[in-house]
Parts: sequence; C-alpha cells; structure tokens
Amino acid sequence: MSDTSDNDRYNIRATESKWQKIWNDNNAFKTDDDSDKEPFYVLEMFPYPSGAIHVGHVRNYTLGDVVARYKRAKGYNVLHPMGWDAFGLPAENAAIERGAQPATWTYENIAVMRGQLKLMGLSLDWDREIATCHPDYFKHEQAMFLDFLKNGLAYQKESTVNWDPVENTVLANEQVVDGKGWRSGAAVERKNLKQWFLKTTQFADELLSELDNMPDWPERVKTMQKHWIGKSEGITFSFDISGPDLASDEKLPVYTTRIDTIMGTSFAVLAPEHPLSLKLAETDKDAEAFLEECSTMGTSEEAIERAEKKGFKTPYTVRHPFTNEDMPVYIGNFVIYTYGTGAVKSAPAHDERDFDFATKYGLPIRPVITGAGFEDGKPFTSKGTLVNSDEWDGLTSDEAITKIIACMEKMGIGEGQTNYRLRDWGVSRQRYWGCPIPVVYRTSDGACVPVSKDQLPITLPDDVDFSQHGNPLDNHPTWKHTTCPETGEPAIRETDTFDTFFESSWYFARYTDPRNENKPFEASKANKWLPVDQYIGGVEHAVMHLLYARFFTRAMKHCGYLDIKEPFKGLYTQGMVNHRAYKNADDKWVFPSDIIKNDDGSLSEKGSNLKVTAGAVIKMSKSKKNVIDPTDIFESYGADAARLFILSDSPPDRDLEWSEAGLDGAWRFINKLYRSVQDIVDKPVDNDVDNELARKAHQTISGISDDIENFHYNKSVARIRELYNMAEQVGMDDDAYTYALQTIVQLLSPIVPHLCEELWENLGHKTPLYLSDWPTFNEAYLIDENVTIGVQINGKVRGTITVPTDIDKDTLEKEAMNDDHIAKYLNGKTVRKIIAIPGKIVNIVVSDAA
RNA sequence: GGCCCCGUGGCGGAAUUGGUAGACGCAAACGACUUAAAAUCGUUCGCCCUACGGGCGUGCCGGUUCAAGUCCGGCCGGGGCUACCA
Repeated sequence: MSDTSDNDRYNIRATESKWQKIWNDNNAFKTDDDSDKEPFYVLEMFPYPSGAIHVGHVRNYTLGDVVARYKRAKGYNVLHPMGWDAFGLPAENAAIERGAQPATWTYENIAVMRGQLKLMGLSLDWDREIATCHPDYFKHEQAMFLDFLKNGLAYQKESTVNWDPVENTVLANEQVVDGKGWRSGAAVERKNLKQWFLKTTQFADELLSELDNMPDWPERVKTMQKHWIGKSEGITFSFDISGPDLASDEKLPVYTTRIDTIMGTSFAVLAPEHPLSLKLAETDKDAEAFLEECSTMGTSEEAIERAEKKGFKTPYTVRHPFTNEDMPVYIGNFVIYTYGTGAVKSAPAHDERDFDFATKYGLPIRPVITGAGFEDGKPFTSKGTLVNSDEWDGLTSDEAITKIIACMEKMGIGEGQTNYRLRDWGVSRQRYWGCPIPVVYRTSDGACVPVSKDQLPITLPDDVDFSQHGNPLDNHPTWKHTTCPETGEPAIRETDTFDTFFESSWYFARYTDPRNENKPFEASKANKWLPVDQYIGGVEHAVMHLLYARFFTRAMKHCGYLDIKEPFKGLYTQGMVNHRAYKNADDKWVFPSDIIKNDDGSLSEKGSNLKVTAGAVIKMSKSKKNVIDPTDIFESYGADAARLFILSDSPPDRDLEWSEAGLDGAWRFINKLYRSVQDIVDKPVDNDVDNELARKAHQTISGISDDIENFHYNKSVARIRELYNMAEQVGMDDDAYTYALQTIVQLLSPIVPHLCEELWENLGHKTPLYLSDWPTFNEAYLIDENVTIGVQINGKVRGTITVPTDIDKDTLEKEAMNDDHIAKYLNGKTVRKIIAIPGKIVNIVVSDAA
C-alpha cells in the first residue's frame, strides 16, 4: 500500500528548484571547448523576445534538451546554447503603442523569458547567451557585410520591390505569401526603391545540389527548397524583331525549356515591364492603357489573373528562325518579367497558357508533338515525339531539345541556359529596430561609401521619435549626418536596416565563440563545432531562415571566416501545438482556465456562469483564447510533467493537441514512479539478474537509444511505461525489481530531469545523473528464452504457440501441428503446404479433403 | 491546376518495414477502499453474433503473395507546398 500522506508526496516545486540551483551553481552544462570528447552541437531555433514563452517554445526546447542530455550521457561534449533573435517589428510597435524604447522593451522581455526558460530545467550553457540587438553581436555582422561587399556578394540596385503598406517596409520574395506580407497579411504593393541585395543566386546551383547530400533533413523541407530555387534547363535564343522605331538588327531574346516545340511556335509575348513594352507605351496610348491595367491588377488577385489571360497586339513582328514566317508579338499579362528574359515564344498546341491565349485571340495552333494522351483540340503539354517538324520528325522531345539547341548555337542565335526561380535576397528594411547597414552616401557626389571597419559598430540612436510617419532613423535630427570615411566630407548614413533574417543567418556560428570581441568567431572554433549536428524548429522556416542560413554559411566560407558550407547537418521540424477553442453563450471566446466543469458534464464560464461550448482543436492563438501559459503549468504540475506530456502524446513532427487530461496522466505517472522508488531506497541493486523483468529492462535500454536517436519520443515513453507496468506486476520481491526501477530513472532522465536527479540521489548515488553515463545493456539478455508466435491456417490466425526462441524450422512446424487448438482446425482437411519461419509465423495451407 | 504527404478503436497513437493489428496513454464504465469526496488500486473496453465459441475488421474497389495496415493499380476523403517560372 502506498502511503499518500503529504510528507511522502513528491514535492515538485521544491525539487525542481533544488536541482535547477544545483545545475546552475555547478555550471553543469557549461561547454568546454578543449574537451577530448567528441563534439555534438544541438540547437533549437532561438526565440524572438515577444514578452513570454508559449507552449510551442516549451515543445521546441524540450525536444532539444532531450537530445542534449542524452548525448551528454552518451559521452559527447555537447554544445547547447540559447539566445535571442532580438531585432524586429513588435518592439517598434510597442514603442508606438506605449512609448517604451524598443531596446528597453526588448531587454525587459528577454529578462522575463530567460526566467521562464530557466523554470524548464533546460541543460543550456547560459554563459554563451547572445542577443542579436546588442552591438557586441551586430558589429561583427556589419563587418561581415563589408566583406561581402568587397567579395561581390552584396550589391545595391534599384528594383521593383514588395512593399508592405502596413509595416511600411520592403519584404523579400520569401516573405510574401499569397501576395500578402507574411506577418501583416496586407496585400503587397509594388514600388521602385534602391535596395541592398545579397547574392544568393551565386550559390543557387550548390544550394540545390547539396540538398541531395543531406540525408538528415526532412524530405519535405528539401523539396520546398528545391521548388523555391526552381532550376530549369533550356535555351535562350533571339528572334529578329521588326516594327516602328526599332533598329533593323533589333533582337528579341526569349527563354524556353521546350525548344522541341519550336516548329509549332506562332507568336511571341512580352511581359508588361519589358523594355519594348515600355518603349511602345511612350508613343501608343492604347499600349500605355494596357500596361496600366496590368499593373493595377496586383499580385493579390491571383485567381482572377489566372482566369483571364489578356493581351495587347503590338505592331512588332518576329521572324521564325527556321520557317522565316513573320509572327505577331503581344504584350501579355501572364508573362513574368523577372524570369528568363521577360519574353516568351508561344507554341499554343503544347502549353496551357499559350493555348488559352491563342484561342482568345484567334492565333494559329499547330500540333508538333504527339504521344500517349494526345487529343486534337487540346493542349498536349507532355513531352512526346515530334511531328510536322521537318528534319526533327520522329525524334523524342529530349533528343530534339539537344539537337535543336546544338543547331541554334551553331547558327549563332541561341545558347543553352540554366535558369533559376531564386532571386537575390533583398535585405534593406525601412525600419528602426534592426542592424544599421554600414555605408554612407557622400553629400557632394552621392557616392555610396562603405564605413571602415574601425568605425564599427554603427549603433542605433536611443532617442527616437516614433510618432512621425516613415522610417524613424531617417526622421532623426542628427543621427544620419556624418562624414565620408574616405574624404572626410559631409555624408548621410544609410537609414535602412537589415532584414532581421540577417541576424539569424549566422547566430549558430557566433555561439561557438560568443565573447570574441575582435571577430564574429574564431575559425577554429566554428570549424570544430559546425555544422550543427541537430537543429530543431518549426517547418515555417523551410524557405526563409533555413535557406538564408545556408547561403550565409557559404558566403562566410567564401570570405574566409570558416571552412564549412552547410550550417545544419541534421534538421528536425516539429509540429504545432493545438488546443480546443471554447465559446460562451454570447459567442465570445473563453480561456480554458476560465471554464468550470459542471456535475452533469456541461461547461460554464467562471464569473459570468454563461454556458460554454467546445469548438474545434486549432492552433493556439491569443485571439481565440485557446492559449496555455506554460508558467502556470510549471507552477501547478511542474516542468517535468509538462515535458513528459509533450513528448509522450504525439510524435514530435506532428501537431500536438494540448490536453489537461493528458497532462494529468503524465503527472500521475511521475507520482507513481516517485512512490515506487521511495519504497526501495534502501535496497541494494543487483544489475546482473537474469529473469524476465531484467531482460525487459535490458531490452528497454536497447530500444530507447534507437527511439531517441530517431525522435520517437512517444515510443520511448511507452517503452518505459511498459517496463514500469511489468515491474509493478511482478512486484518488489522480484530480484530485478530495483534494477528495473533504477533503469527507468536513468532512461527517463533526459525527459524528466528534475525528478530523475532526485530519485537517483534517493537511491544513494553520490554522482548526480547529469554527470553519469547512459545505462548499458547486456546483449545476451536481449533475447527471451521463449517466444510466442502466431499460427495461421490459410493466412488467418487461429492460435498462438509458445516455443523456445532458438527452435528450428522442422520442430516449429511439428509444434504448430500438434497444438490442440490447431489440430481441431486441421481435422478433415488436407495440408498442402506449411510455411514455418522461426521467430515470426507458422502458416498452414490446407484444402478440404478430397 | 501542378508536385508531395496522409487515411488504423470514442480520442492521441503503436505495429521489429510483408509475418499474432490496436503496444503505451487519454476518455468511459463497473468494482474495492472511504461516513463522503479526492487520490489510489482492480476489472472491462474495435465492431457484430445464438458469447469459455465464432464471424468481420486498418477510407472504398480490385490485384500480387503461403501471408497485406505495410507492395501495385484505380477511386473517395483530408492536409501541406506551390501558384501563370514558359
């Protein structure tokens, strides 16, 4: 009988703070760079200091902490740091809303959130903590940017940008989702601005091909990046183009991946922004009106855009390179200026868009490819066999592509070409709370001059007025006025700041040498620790942060900062945390913590007593009030219970439904285990017993290592509970009971660290668990003496037999046939065949006796 | 529209990768302890039937195999990414 008096009860809060203090006082998780142990770097995506941690953070950091603690116990020298992705717009909004300076607001949030994270008992090296908004961090970033400039990896150009009218800033292509700003949700506008770019396209091919050498990344993330980089191979060739105001030798280059349809080409289409379109609009009012129409359509109405292809017939004509036919040239709203050459050749029989367009404007549709599924009167877009194509008739599309490219290259009118969808990364933001871009513009001639490294850091002014419209740095009375580092003449600072993804593109490297004052990090340290062995975070960063960081690492290598090119060897993407949302009778959302369960099972709201109805399980969000404050959970259940529940319920890559009942279950198990261990604290542990329970324990140790390495934490927990259940089943008198329980304490320690340290100490161990090795198992005990296997008749399981594990095939066959239950089934049947596989199955194939 | 992933009890999910489907947990029901409740412990828990037995069963239809949740083909349903990239 368990004694459940208060004295004997597990005191979560005392125990958790006791161990947190011990870990802290002993620098338990401080990483020693000089250790001989094999290095292992585990990192979770660092948080934005928004003010409080949420359950998603708890999930993320728990996942990483299990890896860190497990690897440490396995003998690795583990680097597990934490820091703050501290620049960003919410700080400015807070400044506008409540007058706080962004820096103050941010550092206060960091202090609060650091305290919250410490309640989780994470095995972090807090000495390496960084905040990206601190000059000690971003001064290195500014220096790095200057090196990028020097190496041609950063440049400035005027370009059409995605303008977010709510955030009042430019967005990168990656930050535009469905034509809307990724944070604000506002429809993105087009604007022409001078912008700084990082040359991501320089490594486009590497960024793509290296994905094939990254087995420890999720397939779907790799697929997303592949699509985003969007490599295609084709040819750029030039039409002779003629028309009013054109030179006699004017050319129109177009890019196509389907040059095999060249003989079916019957017109060409220009993008509205194409120079020839613009030129025409200067003199042609109708053309001008059409371009106007195209630009107002915007990007947000893709559906409408897709539905209707519109064109404007220009007075230009192009000459077909092989038939010499003169073909019309249109301006089309569906041609993308920034891809390829901004103009296309159209073979309407073999392209959906060209087909729609040709149908609408009555242009010739000439099939030149045929194959399975070809239907007259419909576009046939697959590759096939060429017809109506003179000398290329009968070739497959791929053969024809090779030959026609060679032919056009010989004629000197075209060249095989690889194109990418990936654009260079625009990093300028018209915001205050970001890293200043270290260049100035000389007043006398407007020249853009990089600041010299010894003038870094360029820091932000801390007396900024947010009440005015526009970029606060630009509005500041004095900040931007400076002198040219080359000539000493008056100059104006760049008032744009970096996209905040800039900071997160290299922070993982800074952690390897976080207090280095002279450079971002010592190359030897970065090379020792990087790439990050295990990186963990949300899948929403698949094409933003994760691609930028990959580019940045290559850029740093290019500039000699380090020798590695991929930042993250292993990547794990966790699912979201969902929770049921509740509404009261007034149709208002209700916090779960404000709900009372009535005796009849119905729900009502605390205070108002209104009836509450349960809605769908959806992503936690403040607006739906279906949020849980992790610190409430730590208070009432403890961090251990929260960690255990989060890991035991769902596989970590799937969405998790937060449930109070599930948390209760975790809490119950923690208390059961605590009580069970209290009953054996004085008993000796014999770790070399050979019985059923001992074997189960050895099997559990073996199985769990596999589970943890593969992030199957829910299975790990299930295994541990199985072992616990079996131990309780056989009882305290079993020779292996104490061994089994002690093993559970060890195996559970990465997941439930405070409780396990306490129990380990209760069991009389002088060395704390965080300094102890992972338990080992004896191979010989992994195999049970007997095994129960199923016996099938005609593929249907009709019974089971328990036989020695090492039984041979013939004996197994006999055992199965002799089993009473089975024999009954065989009565009156003819046995045709017996499949007997030791350790797995017996299947007896029978037919009715003749 | 294109590409990819996924459909297993009331629920979250297991199933050694073709070999006893439903581990482990949650919820539920019943029982024990208790003046009572909580806590704890025990039993039951895929569906159906004429229940110590038997039939059916992993979205649906078909196929391969001694054997299919697992492999193949076709549907249906859900999710993700992408959205005129020539």
